[in-house]
Amino acid sequence: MPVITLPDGSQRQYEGAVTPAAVAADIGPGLAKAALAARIGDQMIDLSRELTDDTDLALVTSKDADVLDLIRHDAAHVMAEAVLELYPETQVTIGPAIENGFYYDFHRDTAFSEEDLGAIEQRMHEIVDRDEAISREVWTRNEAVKFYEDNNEPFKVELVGAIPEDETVTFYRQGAFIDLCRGPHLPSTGRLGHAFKLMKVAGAYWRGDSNRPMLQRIYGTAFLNQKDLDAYLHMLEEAEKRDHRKLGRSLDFFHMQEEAAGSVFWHKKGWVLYREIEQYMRRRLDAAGYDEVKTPQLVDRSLWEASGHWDKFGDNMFTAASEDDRTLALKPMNCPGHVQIYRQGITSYRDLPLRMAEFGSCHRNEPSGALHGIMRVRAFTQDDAHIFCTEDQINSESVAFCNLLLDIYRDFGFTEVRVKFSDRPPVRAGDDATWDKAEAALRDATEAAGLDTTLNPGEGAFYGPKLEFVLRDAIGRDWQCGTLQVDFVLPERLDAEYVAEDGARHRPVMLHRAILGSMERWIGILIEQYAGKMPPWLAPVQCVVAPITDSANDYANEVAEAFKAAGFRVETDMRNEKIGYKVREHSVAKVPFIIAVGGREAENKTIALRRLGLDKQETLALSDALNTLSLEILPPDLAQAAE
RNA sequence: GCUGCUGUAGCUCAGUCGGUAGAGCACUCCCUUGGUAAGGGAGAGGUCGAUGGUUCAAAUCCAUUCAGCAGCACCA
Repeated sequence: MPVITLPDGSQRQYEGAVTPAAVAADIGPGLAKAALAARIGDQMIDLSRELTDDTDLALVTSKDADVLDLIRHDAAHVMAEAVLELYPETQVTIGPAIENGFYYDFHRDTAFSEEDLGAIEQRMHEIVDRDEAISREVWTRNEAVKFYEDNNEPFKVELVGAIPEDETVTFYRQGAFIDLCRGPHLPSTGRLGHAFKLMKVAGAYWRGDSNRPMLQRIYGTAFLNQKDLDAYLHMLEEAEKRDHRKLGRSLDFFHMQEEAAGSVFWHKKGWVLYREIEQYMRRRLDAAGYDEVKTPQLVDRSLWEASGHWDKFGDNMFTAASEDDRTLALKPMNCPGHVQIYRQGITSYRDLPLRMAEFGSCHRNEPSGALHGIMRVRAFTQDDAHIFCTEDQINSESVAFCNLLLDIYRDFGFTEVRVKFSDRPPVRAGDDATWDKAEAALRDATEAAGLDTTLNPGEGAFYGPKLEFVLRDAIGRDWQCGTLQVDFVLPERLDAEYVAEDGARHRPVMLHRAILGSMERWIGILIEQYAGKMPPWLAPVQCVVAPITDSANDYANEVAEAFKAAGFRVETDMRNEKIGYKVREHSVAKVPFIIAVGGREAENKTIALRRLGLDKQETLALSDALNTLSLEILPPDLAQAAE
C-alpha cells in the first residue's frame, strides 16, 4: 500500500505497486501526457518503474532543467539503433548525453563518412515516427556477459565487468535494439521528437585511453523543440564568425605558416594590440608591487633536472646542443629562472613578499594535434609571476591576487568569473598542517574576492593546492585563463631560502600565478569576445581620416596630425574612391572612429564622425572631437586614474 | 601523437570521365571628384602543399610526407 507524496505535499495511496505514469494519469490527463520521467530525490527514474514503498515522488516534464539530458540520452540510443539498422556489422559501445548534445562511440572497420550521417539522421527520424516503446529490463551479470560474449562484443563485456557490484545491471529495449544502460529513458522513441541533428564524426579512444583502440564517435545535439535547436545552431554560426583564426587574418593581425607550425607571425596591427595589452599589464603589475625581470631562453638541462621538469616534461621540451657538448633546453616555463634570481645574494624576511614578474617567452613542443590557431601554440608568452613569501603571507597575497585578477578581467570586459579549487591529492609533498594552511588561505581569498568556487577534489598539484580562474565570454563560452598555485616543493628543490627574524634560514613558499595565461591565447580570446571589434583603447587603428574629395586632402592631413598629436593611432585614406567605399572598408576593418572631411568641414574646422556600428554621423568641431575621443581611447586603468 | 577529412591565384572557392586551370573579392593602370557599407573599364597574377610512382598524358589515380580542420589523448 505505497503512499506517494508529491512535491506540493499532497499524498496518494495505492493498492499495491504503482508506476509514476499511473500517478501522473491519476492527477490528470494533461500531466499524463506531459510527464517524461519521474524523480525520487536526486535520482531520475522511468515512468514505468514500479513503486512498492512509500515514496516522495516528483514528475518530470519538459519544464525540468534536467530533461535535456534525458532527451539527449534517448537520442543517443535512437542513433545507435539507426546505425545498427543501416550498418549491422557495427558494435555499439558507450553513448552518453553531454553538454550541448550527445554522442555514441562505435566500433566498425570502415569509417563513417559525412554522407553516412545524413542517412543515419534520416533513419533516426523514422525510428521516432515508429514510436517504439522503451522498456527497462533487469538482468543478472552473467546473463549480460554471456549475451555480449555470444554476440562477440568485447567492449560491452568489459562495460558489464566495470559495473560496481552493488549496482543493478539493467538493459533498455526499443524495437529490435537493446542496450546495456543505467537509464532512465523516455517511455517511447516518439517522445524524443524531431529537434535533433547529427553534427560530426571523429575518432575517440576506447575509455579515453590513448593506449587502447580508437573508436568512431558520432556527435549530435538534441533539444526539446525546433526553436531551441535553431537557436543553438545559430549560436554555433556566430561562434564561427568570431573565430580568431579567420578574424586574425582578415583584420591583418597575424598569420601562421607551415614552416613555423605553432608560432605566430605578428603583423603590425596585431603587434600594436599585443603591446597595448603588455603595457597595460605592466602598469597594473607595477602598481601592485611586482618587480619585472627577464630570464634566459636557453638553459642547461641540469637546471631542469634539478627542478624536476626534465623528468616529467622532458619529451615536450625543445633542446639544442652547444659546442661543448652541453644540452640546453628552451625554457618551457619561468619558475626555475626566477628562483635563480631570488637566490642571488641573501634574502631577508624583510624582503618578503617578493613578487617577481616576467612576460616570459616559453617554448613547449606541444603534440601536433593540440595546436589551435594562436590559442594553443608552441611559442608563447606567459604573464607569469612568482611570489616568494612566508606561509603567513599566503593569505594576504592570495586575496590581493584575486582582487587584481578580477579587476583586470573587468577592464577587458569579462565580468563572469568562476574558480575551480583543487585541493590536496592523495600523493603529495608537505605535511598536513601546511596543506591546511594553504588550502584555507586560497579558500579565504576567493571568498574575500566574492568569487564562486567549484571544488575539484584531489586535483591539486603534488606541490600544493591551486585555483584556476574560468571566465565566460560574450557568447557563453568558458575559458580557463588565470591560475594561482601554492608551491612548497620548488623552493626546496632549487634551494631558495630567507633569513628570518630568529636569524635562521627558512624556505619561502612560492606562489605561481598568471592572470591572462598566455598573451597569444588571451588575444585570441579577446578577438572572439569582441568579434574583432576591439574597444577603442585596444584597436590597432583607432581613427581613420578620409577626405571626401581630393580637394579636402590637405585638411584631412591636418586633422590626422591633430589626432596623432593627441595620442591617437590614426591613418588617412587618400585613395581615389568614393566616401561610401572608404566607410565600408574601414567599417569592415573595425576601426572605431571613421572621420570624413569635405569642403564644409575644411571651411568650418569641423569633422564628420561616424562611430563603428552606428549608421548616423555627427559633425563636431575638431577641438571638441579631440577632447571627447581622447577620453574614449584611454586604457581603463588610466581612465580611472583621470577621474 | 591517434582517427577521419582537407590542401588549386593574396583571400574565398569552382574545376565533369585523367587531355598541362577558372570565378568573385583584393592588387596595378585608366576614366570618374563622388557626402557615409562596394562607381565603371582594362590588366597582371598559379611548378594545383612537397616528393616519388602509374600513364602517351596527372590538379585529377596510387604511395610517402608536411601542414591545416574536427574530435580524442595531452596541456608544467
